[in-house]
Amino acid sequence: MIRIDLNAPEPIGEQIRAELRDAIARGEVQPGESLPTVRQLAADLGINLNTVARAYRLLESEGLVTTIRGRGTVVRSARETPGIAKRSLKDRISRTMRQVISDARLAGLDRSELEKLFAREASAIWPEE
Amino acid sequence: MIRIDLNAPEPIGEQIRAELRDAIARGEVQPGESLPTVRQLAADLGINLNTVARAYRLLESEGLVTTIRGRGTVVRSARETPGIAKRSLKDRISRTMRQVISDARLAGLDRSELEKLFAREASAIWPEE
DNA sequence: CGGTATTGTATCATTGTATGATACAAGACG
DNA sequence: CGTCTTGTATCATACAATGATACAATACCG
Repeated sequence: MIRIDLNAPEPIGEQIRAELRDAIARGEVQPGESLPTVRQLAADLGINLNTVARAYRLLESEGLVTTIRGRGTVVRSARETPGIAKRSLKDRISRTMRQVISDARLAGLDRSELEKLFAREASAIWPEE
Repeated sequence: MIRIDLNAPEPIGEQIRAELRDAIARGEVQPGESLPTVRQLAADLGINLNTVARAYRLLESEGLVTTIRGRGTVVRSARETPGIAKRSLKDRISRTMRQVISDARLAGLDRSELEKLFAREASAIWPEE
């Protein structure tokens, strides 16, 4: 379902969270569908079940999923998830965007390459437009 | 010179590194110019000098600056900094871009808002185009 | 119902990373 | 030289991340 990199500097719990957020935003898992069980995903990734469980709880605290013990973890529908503090969130997004662009520049990408990359990923998120 | 957030989840050392990378990419510090001394920047930010020194060493290992004890830390010129492993770097950039877009979508931004944000930040990095 | 399998949770231990306090070393400069 | 400025090394500490294990709630089946 997702892939993580055990050697990356980012903690694997954060990687799981980010990947699942992304999968949900893309609609790869639809509202109402279940995520894998913590044991299942942990086994797939070769890590501890608690690490997965913690990632699921973070997603729940963001309002993206609902977890019930014994049943599992289910993706919530979009309109059930009210936007949080939009102001600071937008600041955070700006900062991350700024830095990924800097990174790209330093890595030697030119502007048109990056624009293509951006357009491709944006289309994956907003396929209708 | 830069600003950091002591309460953010990202380690302050990483914040310093990211902010300085960004400042260098934007040309806010030109090649040949010095960064603040580790003591100076540490005092400005109210943190330990070692944390700054470690960030400087990371930048040096990326090839962005040159450090000489007793003299200071100087920004290298762009053509002195050969691109590293471009393949995996581009993958990393793609992944980060993908996730910042997902975040934005989940935060309730629409596509045109994000495109404007992207265009604005990209223009700050490639002002000539 | 009652038992058992399935699912998430809580607790505790361990490991590694980030940060800081302090002492050291190399270059600059008079 | 001497000493000031600059980065570096070493060591200690705090905290975060991960994992091992035991627990609790729900589902399911006889």
